Amino acid sequence: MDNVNELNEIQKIRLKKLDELKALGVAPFGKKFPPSHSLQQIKDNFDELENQRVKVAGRIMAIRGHGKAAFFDIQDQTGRLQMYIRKDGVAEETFKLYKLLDIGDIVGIEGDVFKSKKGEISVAVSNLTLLAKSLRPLPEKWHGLKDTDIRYRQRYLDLITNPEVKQTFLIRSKIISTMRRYLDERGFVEVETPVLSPIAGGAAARPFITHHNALDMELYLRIATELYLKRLIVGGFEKVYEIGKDFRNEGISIKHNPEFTMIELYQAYADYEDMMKLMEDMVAHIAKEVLGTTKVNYQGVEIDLTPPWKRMTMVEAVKQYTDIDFNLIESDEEAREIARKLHIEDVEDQDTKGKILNLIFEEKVEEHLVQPTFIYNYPIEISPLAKKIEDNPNFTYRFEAFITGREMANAFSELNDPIDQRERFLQQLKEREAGNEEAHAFDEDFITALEYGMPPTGGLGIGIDRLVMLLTDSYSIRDVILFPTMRPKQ
RNA sequence: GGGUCAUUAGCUCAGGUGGCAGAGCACCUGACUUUUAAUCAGGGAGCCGGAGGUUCGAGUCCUCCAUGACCCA
Repeated sequence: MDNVNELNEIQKIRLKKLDELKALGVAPFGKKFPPSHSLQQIKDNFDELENQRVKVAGRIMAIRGHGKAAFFDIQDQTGRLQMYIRKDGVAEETFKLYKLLDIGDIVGIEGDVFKSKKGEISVAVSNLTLLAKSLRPLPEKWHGLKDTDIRYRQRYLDLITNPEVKQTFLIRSKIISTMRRYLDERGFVEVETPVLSPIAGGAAARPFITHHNALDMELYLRIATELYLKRLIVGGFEKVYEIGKDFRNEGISIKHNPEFTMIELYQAYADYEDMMKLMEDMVAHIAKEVLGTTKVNYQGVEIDLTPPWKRMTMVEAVKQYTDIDFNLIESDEEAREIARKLHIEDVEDQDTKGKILNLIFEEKVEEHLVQPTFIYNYPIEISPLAKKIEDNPNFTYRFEAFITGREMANAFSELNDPIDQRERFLQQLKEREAGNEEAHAFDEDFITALEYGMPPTGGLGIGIDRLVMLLTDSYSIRDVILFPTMRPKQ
């Protein structure tokens, strides 16, 4: 509060109340106050607690004054509960203190549990302690806070005011802890790999660049954890996973935030079919643990996560939704011709058959994949880290999982042939030189690791934010990220 | 990056075709000792996102800028 003149009327009044509190000998910002019960516990155990003395704490959310008595609601992490204070039920100073309370203040209360005339479980206040005076007015009680700008920038106000927002983030926490437990129980080891690294590899994306002063070198924020995790498979870890932030220097949309949370996991001696089974089983398990069902409603559509999920190759999927059979297409030229007839926009003259297949898939098929579907066997050109299919070397053992028309996961039988890996990286370098800023970076050190020998490995990456969106029926990724990336005001 | 819409009191929102800035909640004063969106009476609260322009006169029309939301790339 730098300049009193810039404060609005309400703020000035609250500052004045601070002085009045001090005059009463009340500290406006109190000390610790351990509650005996959460507010929900009092509601759940009313029969045992009736007429018992309890200590509760929370933020005042509503006050209904009646002259020499008042009802007011306080809110803690578990919910809200009504308090009742009467002038002749408390010390004189306590009632004076109550008179100086505002909506938003945080209080500790000692009192007896009872049920009001109208049947509301309440606490009759005997002692009242001010724990924190609130110097700014809260958003309105009935409509809550709607302005998205304020909701994202001052998320605490969103959390105080809109209970469903808090619920979403509680579910997010449960999803991640359930995932950890699922993997830990199956022998996976959680590891941490660098966020700052000299090469941003493992995905096709533009990185954020930063600078390390002492080493005087450029570093990149990671765009994936893939190449470090596979080094750990070389090192003898057989089941590893990492849950953490990746950073991609790309646009912001309803599905994209520049920093987002991924899980990547790798299992030695396994392949992508094992990853499909693990994915569908784990997601169904999480839904059941967290929501109690594998049938979830997303934006009005019921999504059935019960395994097994539908499986189609990319070629089959394109054939089903466009009637085009890529098995019958001979040349890159022919593929480009077909794409142009379908009005696919990004077709470039040097695009190969596999790239065209993927473009058509993205534009014509993805949106139809509403129920959980594994699309497998991806073109080699867009899959430089996946093992190629023995009898069909233009394709790789790679799949992506789609739900609600959105990519949820990406997985391969990992490429463990260092000679092939070098060629793939070289191909990516050519693309980069041709102007594709998202082409994979060449990572010599990773190839060195492969040269020591990496067992055949299945790897899987799942976008946690998108999974949380699905399971919390959230329309925008910003609704599942506590503090989404925003441009600073002014 | 392009398009559409939004920005008015602390919050949620009204303000035809340009003519004195509005409501509900919140806040303040008074009444009220079982209310619950408490009620009743009275009151205060505004850089109308910012900067230019048109006009006798702009919250309203025009241009640019800022921030956000959505759609497209």
